[in-house]
Amino acid sequence: MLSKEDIFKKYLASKNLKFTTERQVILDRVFADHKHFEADELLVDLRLNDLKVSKATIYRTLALLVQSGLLREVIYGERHAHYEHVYGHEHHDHLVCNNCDKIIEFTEHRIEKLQEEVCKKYKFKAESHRLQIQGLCENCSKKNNCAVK
Amino acid sequence: MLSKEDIFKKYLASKNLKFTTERQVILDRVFADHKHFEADELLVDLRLNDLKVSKATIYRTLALLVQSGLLREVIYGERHAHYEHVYGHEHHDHLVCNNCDKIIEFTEHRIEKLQEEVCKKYKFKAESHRLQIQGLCENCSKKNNCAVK
DNA sequence: ATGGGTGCAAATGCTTTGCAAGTAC
DNA sequence: GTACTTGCAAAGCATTTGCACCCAT
Repeated sequence: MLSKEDIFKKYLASKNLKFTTERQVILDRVFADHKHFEADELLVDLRLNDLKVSKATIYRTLALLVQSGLLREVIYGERHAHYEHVYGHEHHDHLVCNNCDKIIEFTEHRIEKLQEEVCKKYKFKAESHRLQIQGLCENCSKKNNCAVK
Repeated sequence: MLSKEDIFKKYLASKNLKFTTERQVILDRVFADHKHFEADELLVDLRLNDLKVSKATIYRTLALLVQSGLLREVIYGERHAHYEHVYGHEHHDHLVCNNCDKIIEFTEHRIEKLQEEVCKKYKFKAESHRLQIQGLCENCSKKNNCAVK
């Protein structure tokens, strides 16, 4: 199986784009330990590691990583994007806590099956999907029973 | 059953807010015929009907309508919000065409059931959920078989 | 060498906010 | 009368873009 670096290089080459130091740095950092992150968090993270890449390049590179299929962009009802790994992760969906912003991932194949049925019914050719359930996680719902948030 | 106007008035009263002419106008227009719309479309629509409400008031009122439970805010992967009716509509999910932006609504109770199971498993207290499937609608996938988009 | 890449700062687009004047209750 | 509201214009925020200089191939 191709490494994420190979996949990225291949994608770039196919578009006549170059594998620059900045793109390397971002790729490494993105897959170093983040699971979910925002563009700005990545910027801070790079700074903390003494890596300097401009905000513009971060946005430009994240777009390329999404196009290459290594990342996925998700918007959790806010106005800014979150990114998450596709490479090395089974497709999953999210439970998003409205109180503490915790994100729980889950996989439920039976839901995916039903989605396929729905698509067939509407002759719709699915390319991707996302399911988010908003609410309170276990911890926060306990807290909310006793006191007002 | 309460009318949408009653629901809105009740909500406003509960928060010590007033039922102004502008709020009335927006409420009427929103439920006149739109299903999915964006703040800006509503503004244009009001103008076309010789109703004048400022952009600021539109945003402020839409937020109130969401809080009162009459509308739902959805972000389809873009960075701006779409609104849709909750009042008078069964909960449904969406197929979103990446080519022509057509939105198909569907309801699938078996998916909702499985979502409940997932929540139970994670002791998560769901407040709302949304499922979107992106891809190509029947028409657009036909076109794409013959020609490049 | 050269076409793509980078950082910077300015621009964009949607949404929110401060403020002075108006209005529902 | 007194909060709450409105419209306007300015501010905010995340993201994008124009441009002059830089670098991977």
